[in-house]
Amino acid sequence: MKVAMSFRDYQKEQREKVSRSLMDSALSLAAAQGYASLSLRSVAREAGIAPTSFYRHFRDMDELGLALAEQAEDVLRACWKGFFSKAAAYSKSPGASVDPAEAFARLLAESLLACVAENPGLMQLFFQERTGSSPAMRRAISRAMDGFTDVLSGEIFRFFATLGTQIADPRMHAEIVMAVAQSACLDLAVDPDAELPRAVEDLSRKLVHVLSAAGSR
Amino acid sequence: MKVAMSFRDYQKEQREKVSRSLMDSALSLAAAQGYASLSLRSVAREAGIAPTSFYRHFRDMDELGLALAEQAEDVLRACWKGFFSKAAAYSKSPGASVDPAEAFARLLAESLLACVAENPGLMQLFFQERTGSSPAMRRAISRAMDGFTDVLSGEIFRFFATLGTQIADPRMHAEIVMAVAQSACLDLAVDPDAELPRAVEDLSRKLVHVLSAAGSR
DNA sequence: TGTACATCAGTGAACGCGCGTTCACTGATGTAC
DNA sequence: TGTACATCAGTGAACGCGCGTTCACTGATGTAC
Repeated sequence: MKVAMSFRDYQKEQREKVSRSLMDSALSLAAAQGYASLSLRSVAREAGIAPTSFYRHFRDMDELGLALAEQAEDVLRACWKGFFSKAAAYSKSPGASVDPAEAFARLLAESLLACVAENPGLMQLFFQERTGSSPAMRRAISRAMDGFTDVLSGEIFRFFATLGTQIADPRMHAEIVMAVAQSACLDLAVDPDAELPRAVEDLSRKLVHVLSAAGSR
Repeated sequence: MKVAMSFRDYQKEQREKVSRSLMDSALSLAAAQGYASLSLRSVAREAGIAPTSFYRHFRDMDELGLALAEQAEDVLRACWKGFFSKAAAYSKSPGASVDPAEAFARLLAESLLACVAENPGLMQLFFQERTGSSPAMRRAISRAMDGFTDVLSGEIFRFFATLGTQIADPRMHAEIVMAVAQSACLDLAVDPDAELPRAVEDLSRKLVHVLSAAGSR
């Protein structure tokens, strides 16, 4: 049974809708003309509110940017989580015919690029602005990336250890993987004609290379 | 003996000086606040000329941007050239005690990062705007990067072939190297506290990993 | 030698525009008594 | 039940500012005759 909302709850809900609409508008404008050249007024216009109403939701554009970075982090975290559980499932009962490094690489490429294909604007923002013009945003994204790299290096170590291979420097492997993956993500996000399966295939092969090197030393 | 210049030659020289000063100003402003948020007026101001004089040198900011991309390409080409000749010298008389892949990787890391340390603004612009907001700039930089990747893959093939190792897919190796190198370049260019020797060491190790994998398969 | 004209980088005034921000206000609802 | 006050997202007018661009002009020099 649906309980009638109080006005305050309704108001809160509406507020959230408008906030999200502002974030979506910023995202779609940023995809077209770049994050750095967004203006408060253009975002408000796109979201269908008066410029002055913007301030009811964010102190300024920088705060909105940080909210977007956070959203990107959440999306990526969910993507990682899916990948990790698939990798764990595989390492418990490895397919006989597939090279472990290959399975790991393919799962990673698929998870990550699927996430990019679903949230191109958000992912482009995340990877692009890691070295972009807003210091606050750079810091936030770098911190997030560091976290992901940590987690990934742990996962790499665990995965290959389970399969009997000790990896000497998983952190370095993780960093290489992140660099290659980031490049693939940006290419996919930026190019409107890029094909997902092709991108997955390409990234997959590269990660196999990086990770088999891991196994073979 | 110095021949007295005609006024026209002198005028041409001055013109070039101002053009270069505009490019330098754009670069230093872009380093501080991002390329996308440059304005014609701020660049002219920084260069010490009236806003209207800008038009004597470039049609608009986009044209200036392309000139900067071209300059970056030239600088990088020179850097590549230095690296290639050192690599060729090594492959003719390899040091007995050093792993060839390691020598190759170290030379590459040193050349590239030295170039970044010397031209941080230019290199940041180049790598950052490959996926930035100006389509014209994106195209120009992507084309240049493709060229570098081609040349690098040829070089990788040749280097290891000379030393008796056939590499099946040098293009893929080159792409991985470029991705990892780009990430290192951006980190170095963006972070004012980064230390060059440390960055060289780190990139070097990663490239060794990528390239030994090359040799070992 | 003088005169008229061409070349060309640089300039200051002026234009209309979009920007971020402030302010006092509205109008719907809740709350205290 | 009525009344006075609080809360809060949204608003329109207004501000001063920096922007890109246009225009007609300057002033130093070269060139033709």
